[in-house]
Amino acid sequence: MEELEKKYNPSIIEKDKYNIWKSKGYFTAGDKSKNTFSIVIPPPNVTGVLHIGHAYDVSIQDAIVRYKRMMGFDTLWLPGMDHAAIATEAKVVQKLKNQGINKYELGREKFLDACWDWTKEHADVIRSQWAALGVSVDYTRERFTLDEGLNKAVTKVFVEYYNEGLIYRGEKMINWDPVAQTALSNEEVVYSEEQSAFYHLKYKLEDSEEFIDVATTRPETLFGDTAVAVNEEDERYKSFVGKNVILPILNKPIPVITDEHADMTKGTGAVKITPAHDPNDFEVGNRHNLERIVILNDDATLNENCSKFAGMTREEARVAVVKELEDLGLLIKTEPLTHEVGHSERTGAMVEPMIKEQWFVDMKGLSKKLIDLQKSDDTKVHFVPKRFENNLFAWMRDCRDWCISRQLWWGHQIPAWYKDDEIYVGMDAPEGDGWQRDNDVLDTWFSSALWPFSTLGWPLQTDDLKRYFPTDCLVTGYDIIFFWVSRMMFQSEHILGVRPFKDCVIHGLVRAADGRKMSKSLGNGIDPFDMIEKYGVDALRYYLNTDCAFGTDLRFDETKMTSTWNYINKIWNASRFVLLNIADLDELTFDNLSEEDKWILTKYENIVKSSIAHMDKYEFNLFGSETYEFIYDDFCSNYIEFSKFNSESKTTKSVLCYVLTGILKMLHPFMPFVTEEIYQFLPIKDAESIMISSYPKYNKEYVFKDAYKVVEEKINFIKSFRNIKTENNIPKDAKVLINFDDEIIIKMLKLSDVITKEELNIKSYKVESSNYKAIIFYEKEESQEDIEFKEKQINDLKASIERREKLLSNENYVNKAPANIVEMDRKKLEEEKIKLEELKK
RNA sequence: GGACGCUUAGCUCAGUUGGUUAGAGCACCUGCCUUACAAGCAGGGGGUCAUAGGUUCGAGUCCUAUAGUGUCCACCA
Repeated sequence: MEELEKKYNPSIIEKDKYNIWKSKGYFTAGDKSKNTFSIVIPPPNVTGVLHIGHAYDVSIQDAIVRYKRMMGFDTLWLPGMDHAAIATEAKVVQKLKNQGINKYELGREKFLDACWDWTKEHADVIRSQWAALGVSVDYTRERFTLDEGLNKAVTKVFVEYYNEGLIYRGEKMINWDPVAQTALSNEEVVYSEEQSAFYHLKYKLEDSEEFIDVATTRPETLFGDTAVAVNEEDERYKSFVGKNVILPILNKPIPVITDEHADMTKGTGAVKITPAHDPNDFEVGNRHNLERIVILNDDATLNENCSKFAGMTREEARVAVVKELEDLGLLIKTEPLTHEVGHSERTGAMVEPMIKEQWFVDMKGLSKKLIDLQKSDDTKVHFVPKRFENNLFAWMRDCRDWCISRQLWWGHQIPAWYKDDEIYVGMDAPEGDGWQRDNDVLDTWFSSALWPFSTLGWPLQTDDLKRYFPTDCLVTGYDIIFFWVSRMMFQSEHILGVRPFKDCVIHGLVRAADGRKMSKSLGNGIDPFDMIEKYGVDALRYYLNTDCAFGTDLRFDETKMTSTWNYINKIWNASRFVLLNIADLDELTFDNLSEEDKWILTKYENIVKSSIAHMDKYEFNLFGSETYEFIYDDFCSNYIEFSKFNSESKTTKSVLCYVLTGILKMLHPFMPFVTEEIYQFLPIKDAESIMISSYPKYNKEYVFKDAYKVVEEKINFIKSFRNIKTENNIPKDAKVLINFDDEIIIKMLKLSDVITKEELNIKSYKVESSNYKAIIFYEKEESQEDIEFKEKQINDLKASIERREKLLSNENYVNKAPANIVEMDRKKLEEEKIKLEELKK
């Protein structure tokens, strides 16, 4: 017989298994005799390679999926990738730029070719990384957000929404990315703190030397000012209201108006109004019918409305304008200021509020429906942990209309055509000449919002759609609840009338060891594939899945990779021992079970039961700690040791085989490779691969409460005995007198010496439980340390006895606490009293 | 400004509906090469569970307040 290697060597055992599983079709769903379980992968962007966050995300899903498959479900895990409109386009633009090629010179068609090349290259890398991670996705159903089918879905949704009035085109103030030169949604803007300044400018009253001190952080936008606003209540400026002030540099009169936006407590209470370049000012401008003067080009340089500053970048212009104002004596003072500045999530460019004509989704009705559906168990998405539902609610309650058009090329082109003043929106181009298609594409999240059903074939009523939708679960990080989860929810609920998934498992971020976010610039990132190379993918997966409860951030700690490797090595070696001993086992038999057999079976069945409960509730960390304790302490440290004294028994061999098989199966969702490797060596197995074997079932027949208690006592006795020996530095060969003939205890403690009566008058140490008693004979001088230790023990015991006596004399406690708890306290008290007497001797 | 977390052993974290003397891994101390495993085995030390109140027979767990810390959202002339 082939044997397992002496040491667990992940790089050898991980080889080939994935390809075998895949080629055997284990990943492919479709067994109609079973109930379904379906889950779609959060499609990774084709912008790059997978990082530790992806590894975390897919490890969780693979554990769920493998578990469900073993539980007998027709399990579909649908894979795919996201074209990631702006993210990919930014990367391709950069790549071309490095080659000296400009996107606009290249032209749309050739640029898209470059994007497709990029996509194919990265998709291959991602697939090979999935393989390394062992994810059991159904490749026969793999999708890409720009697939023809998904394209149809996107177009259909757009057209339907348009016809329902849920999508509209309008001129509004949006976030503009001047590098990518596209509109962004609010969610694509990230804020970061920046050092800046608060500039106090003199806006002089017309024909007067009086002035208003206007404080601004953006002096360069003054060319677009069309008013100065003050609060109606503000005494300081009452005399100015209705008059004009002179806009510096341009020397143009603009009115002083009153508006609620001007806050008397902020700045100087007077605020310059630039309706074309500030969201609040835009509102003010609307209220007062102010002119909107656009002063920026699309690349955020100043335009012809800015006199001699035209052509400068924002940053250059700020310096130059301030200098000019200073020269003109119109700069009162400059105060340093740190404030939050919005940047484009993908290009990093400082976002510029601009008025542009864009497409929007009207969010009011959609968000209301989502909130309503969350009220009932049957229609809601169950968040795990629950608290993330609140985040979603908060966002949905006051979310603004969603800007979905992007001035990009890589993506789903908007199905709108224009001719003169006419707009046509439809699945195909309109008849007739002269129609010009909208050049813009959709926000990448518009297509990923349809992912749970577009991937299953919608709008066609495919078998897959009927069978696997709504999906059962979605796993993702809390950072994209707003981007994605919420949008999948309202899209699915509006279009198909149902939630897209029943459960939504939210995990946290993988942080660096120092607790900070992993980032390239900090150089504190961890490459999951480095970890796999060093410790094996099973160790990585197990660590990520069981380290912490979902929803909290995980601080990556490489020492935990080591300890996980140690754990797997332990399982490996225990398996090796079992396999060597059960090689000749041809069938399982449970005749004449010993107390120890009954004990481990009882423990095992309870673990099976509780593992199922934890897995069903996504409590992987609890699953991890319970199985760890069982495998390490109960199975390895105790049962395997016991079995060594009984190695010829077919029953014991059967128990070893039965329990080991169950252990492998329970761990398989987390450690697919090593469990498969060992499973293949089992003399008796129920499937050709552990992947398609069935998860252990709780078997009440093997629960033996009495035998369990007996063996627990033995183990505790053994432990106490060892403790006494070590604490007192008693040599191995000290003589021991015992009142029992339990073979297991005698062998575990190696108690073979005979005591003669003459020796009985030397110093002794007593170890005692209700059924077992041992007296260890060993003469030794009591050191100061020994005496102190004994004193401490006595004091601890006294305190504990006192506490319990007080408790038990409390009538309220005795009457109200559950009987078993009270009983246990009584028993403990008795034991403690006996022990105290012993110690006092 | 609003919301949501977190604070438990030296470090990283568990701790389910309130119920034994609060657990694990790593680190630390002592003793062992006991033929599955020295990346191991056996044993041990280490915590007034952030603070202050409250509810309860009983609180790490529930409630209130405070402090520290983190994240998200909004605002930021």
